Amino acid sequence: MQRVTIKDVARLAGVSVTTVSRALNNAPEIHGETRERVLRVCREQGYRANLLARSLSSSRSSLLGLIVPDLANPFHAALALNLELCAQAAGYQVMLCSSRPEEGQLETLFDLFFSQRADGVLLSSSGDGAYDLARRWQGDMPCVLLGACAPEDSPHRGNTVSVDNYAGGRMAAEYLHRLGHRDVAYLGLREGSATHALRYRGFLSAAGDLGMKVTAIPSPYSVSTIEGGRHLARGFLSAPFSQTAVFAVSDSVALGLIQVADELGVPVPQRLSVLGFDNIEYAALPNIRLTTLSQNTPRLAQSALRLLLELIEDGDGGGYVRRLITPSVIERATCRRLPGPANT
Amino acid sequence: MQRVTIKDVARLAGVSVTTVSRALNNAPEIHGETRERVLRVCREQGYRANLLARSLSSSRSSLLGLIVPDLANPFHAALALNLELCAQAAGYQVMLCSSRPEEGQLETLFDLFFSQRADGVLLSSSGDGAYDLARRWQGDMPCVLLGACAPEDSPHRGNTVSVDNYAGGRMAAEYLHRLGHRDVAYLGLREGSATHALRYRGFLSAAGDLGMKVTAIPSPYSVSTIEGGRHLARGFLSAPFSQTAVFAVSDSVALGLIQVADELGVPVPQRLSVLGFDNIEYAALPNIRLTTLSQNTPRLAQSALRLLLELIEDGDGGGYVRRLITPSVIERATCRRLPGPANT
DNA sequence: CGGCGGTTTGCAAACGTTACCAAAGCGGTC
DNA sequence: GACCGCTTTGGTAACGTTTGCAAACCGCCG
Repeated sequence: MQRVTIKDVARLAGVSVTTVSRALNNAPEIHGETRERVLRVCREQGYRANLLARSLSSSRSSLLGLIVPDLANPFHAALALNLELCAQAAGYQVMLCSSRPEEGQLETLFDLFFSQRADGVLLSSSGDGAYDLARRWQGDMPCVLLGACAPEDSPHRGNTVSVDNYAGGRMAAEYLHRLGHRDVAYLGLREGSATHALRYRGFLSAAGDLGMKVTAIPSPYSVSTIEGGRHLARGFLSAPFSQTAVFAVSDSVALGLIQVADELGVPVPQRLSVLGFDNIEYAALPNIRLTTLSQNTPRLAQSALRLLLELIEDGDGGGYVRRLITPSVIERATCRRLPGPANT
Repeated sequence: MQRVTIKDVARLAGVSVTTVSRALNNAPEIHGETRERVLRVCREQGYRANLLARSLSSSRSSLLGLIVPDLANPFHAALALNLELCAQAAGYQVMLCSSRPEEGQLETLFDLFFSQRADGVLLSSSGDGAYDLARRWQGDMPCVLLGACAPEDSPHRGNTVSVDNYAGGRMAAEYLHRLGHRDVAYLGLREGSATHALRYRGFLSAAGDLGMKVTAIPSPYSVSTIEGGRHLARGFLSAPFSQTAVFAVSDSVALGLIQVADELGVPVPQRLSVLGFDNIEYAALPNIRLTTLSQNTPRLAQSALRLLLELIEDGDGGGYVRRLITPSVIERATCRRLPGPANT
């Protein structure tokens, strides 16, 4: 398994290693003929540059680290895919790892990426812990947080690209109000996550403005799995309730809710309208058709990547950047217009 | 962004770089005290070894390449997750990339992994193209194919771990026969994939032995998305049909079929039993409860990883290894026992 | 005190690139 | 024919590790 190196090529082409290197990186200061000859030898010998050596020498790896909390979650899978596409287009390769629930795994991954001299790291997570981590490593590698929001009372403002959760919350309330709903529930309130806090505050604020009644239902369960949503829904639906609509913090929760509603004989949307958040692929399926707020994954990915590349190439500009992507309501079949006075 | 290197540590600890290296790789030939001192300095200075340099020098990277065709596919996502877990337990890190539909992407990824001097590559794919590729690279990096089967007429036998598709096909036929079905369809026959060919042949063989009538429905669509399954199902269900059961090549196809059946008013399983293959997470959901054959992802992952590590550590033993994992029938709600003579 | 194993250390050469700087080649001008 | 500027090439020192080999140290025996 002896591999052909740049030296072999140089010898066979009758030039110096420097010249080979130049031919490979198509530097301007090389004679056309020489380049051709060198490249031909490369092809003949099946030469592949050793990225390890290249990175070590040039101190840039063209590698980006990407950490997602859970590969099985379709929203994150879609995000990863989009990021991979954008990165590749920009000449970077993505190392994808999932942080999974294990404590300390996030730290391990940062460590790994750093040791590998990744040019930058994208961290997708909704937890606040990610924030501290990103700050700690910020000085060593450019980091962009995806989808996370700074806790408002944090002194730290990290480079962040996320959906505008506050606006999303408001939009949800406004949408339900427009359909005539006046008594609604917010399903899956989470402690310790600024992302969710913002979403909730936006919802509450708009609902208040519009004179709607809001019941918040906190979740002790995971809010990113259908199973968690089912648990939550069982609690909510098994007692009598007055609400005509539910805003769920995620599509997963919404899907769980719909399933339980189905089992308990609560017709959706006739008795209860359901509005989700994320617009995961499964939400569009013909026998689900969940009305939801779309995060617009491609835009999110593109924006995050662009920011990261700026940081890498232009250096840390000192301040921090935060980009918000406005979500949009995707109307499908799980929200119903209530009869009554015309609502614009 | 000046990083602390092994030299800095050596200087600060008053020893040579060799000694630091030994302390870090806890070599046996080092004095306990010295090691402590060195490690303390490392901690104080926040030293992180440069994996690039380490790999370059030691010519092993502890990196494994993993290629999956599609991250959005839950089966592959689950597989990736399991592999990541196993690999990490064995001290390897996984670089996950999706080959996506693009032509040439597979080649690009192999190239990338090679350039990065990955210690080995895991390739998950059901297409035959993967086979040639694995063969071409086999000499340069240990490769294990996951889930793919050699085309039977290929002279090449690559290192492979896959579900026993032939046995799976047989089990499917036997299971349906046991429930009393005698007139069945095989939905989603694929050209150019040995995996699917084997599955089909197994099904056909057992069905033949048991005297069942089989109608094969070839698929011009993708067989790994629900959407593809829907297209296929529409073709099948819109004309009158005599079959009482369908064996779908994948859960995705089965899910698509069930949806269309629902839309067209064909009750499942009363009028039509549906049997899937893969046991993806969504198949278990309470309002789906798809009866299916399980690929047993964790076993698959573990087995593949063990094989790859053997190849890496003990070298290519000359011959090729093929491991088959027997699938198992997961009984849920979409297959019905037909009334009639008792069938064992 | 010389010598002898065994443990612990250090020197220096890899590993395969890139990058800086000097030098060679080559027309053309004065 | 010396000199100049431009293009093209090569030599060599990095980059941050590991590794083989030689040297230093240490306690002990004869």
